[in-house]
Amino acid sequence: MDAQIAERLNNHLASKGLRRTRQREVIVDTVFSSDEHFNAEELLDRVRAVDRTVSRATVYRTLTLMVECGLLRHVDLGREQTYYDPNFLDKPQHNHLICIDCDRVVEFEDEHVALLNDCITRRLGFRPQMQSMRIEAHCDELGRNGTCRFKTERAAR
Amino acid sequence: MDAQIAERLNNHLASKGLRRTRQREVIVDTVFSSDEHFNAEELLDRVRAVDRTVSRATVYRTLTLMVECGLLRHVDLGREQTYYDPNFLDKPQHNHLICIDCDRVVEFEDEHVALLNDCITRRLGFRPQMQSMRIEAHCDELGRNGTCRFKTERAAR
DNA sequence: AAATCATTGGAAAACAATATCAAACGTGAG
DNA sequence: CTCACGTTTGATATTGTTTTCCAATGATTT
Repeated sequence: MDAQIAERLNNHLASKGLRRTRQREVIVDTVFSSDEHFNAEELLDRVRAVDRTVSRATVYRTLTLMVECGLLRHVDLGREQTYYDPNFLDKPQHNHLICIDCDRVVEFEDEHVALLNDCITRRLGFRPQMQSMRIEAHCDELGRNGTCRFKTERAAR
Repeated sequence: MDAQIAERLNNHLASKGLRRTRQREVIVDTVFSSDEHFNAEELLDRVRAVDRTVSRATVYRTLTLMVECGLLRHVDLGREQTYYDPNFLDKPQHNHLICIDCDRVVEFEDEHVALLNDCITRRLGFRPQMQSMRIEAHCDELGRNGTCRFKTERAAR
């Protein structure tokens, strides 16, 4: 487990009087073994491939902990389940474009989004914290193949 | 029912070979009797205050129809149920700021958001369709009163 | 070793949303 | 008007996600 991740996790557990356990370590390691977005059930499958005894409840509980301590973020992909984004630690902020035609998710960086966010937030009398911009757009390649469905891409800058 | 709304609904029903029914009219009227965001269960309550025989299934089915024909939009308020926004027909595009402290939702208009959206979308090689910017921010008036919870405000321009 | 408290897995519950289906309804043809 | 047909409905069952419950287990402190 990456040192920065371990530290953040440890701090959070300590501050709440919680313990480091084998299950929590397996789950955190599994989360960061990929940078794809995922939902709880997908993660459960991945975790169980490593340790089949880990329960569904523990996965859900650990996800909550990870969001609390900033190791994960919810990401709005316009689907009904809750999706998580493990791919933002130590990286510039990114946002997501979702293709209406093929469901691809493209991560993109654009510094103007954050600037605009701060400007609008202050104008409305609030203190900036976080923004997310979700773009829905067409690639006009309807059903071009089955494999891009739900796949994430990262845009070159 | 507003003429523009009726026309759009009729066109959609006709194009799918569907019928205008008492239930669908009650539901559509109820949706537009307020400009608040709502979820399906809240709408069901409001509809049943008018006509207690309307079923949950019909409400869900009619919401789907209304989204299909552009009378409603999903809105991402960061809650787990699906929320709908009835407040965008014939109006400039707006986006939402959600207060982390008191859960208020502030609708705001800003023309730069749409410009930025188009610019980013084209840069990534997609054809623009729709964008939503969700801002989460602090009002620093934690729990200042119970009444602002989940209430929507509209920002002056 | 005992007391205390966190943690776990599994089952059950809660919840939103969808699917199923027989009965009721509306429409157009005759 | 009546019939035949397809649509619509409400009720219920079902699905799928997420949360809660609980007794058993495990870790830590004294």
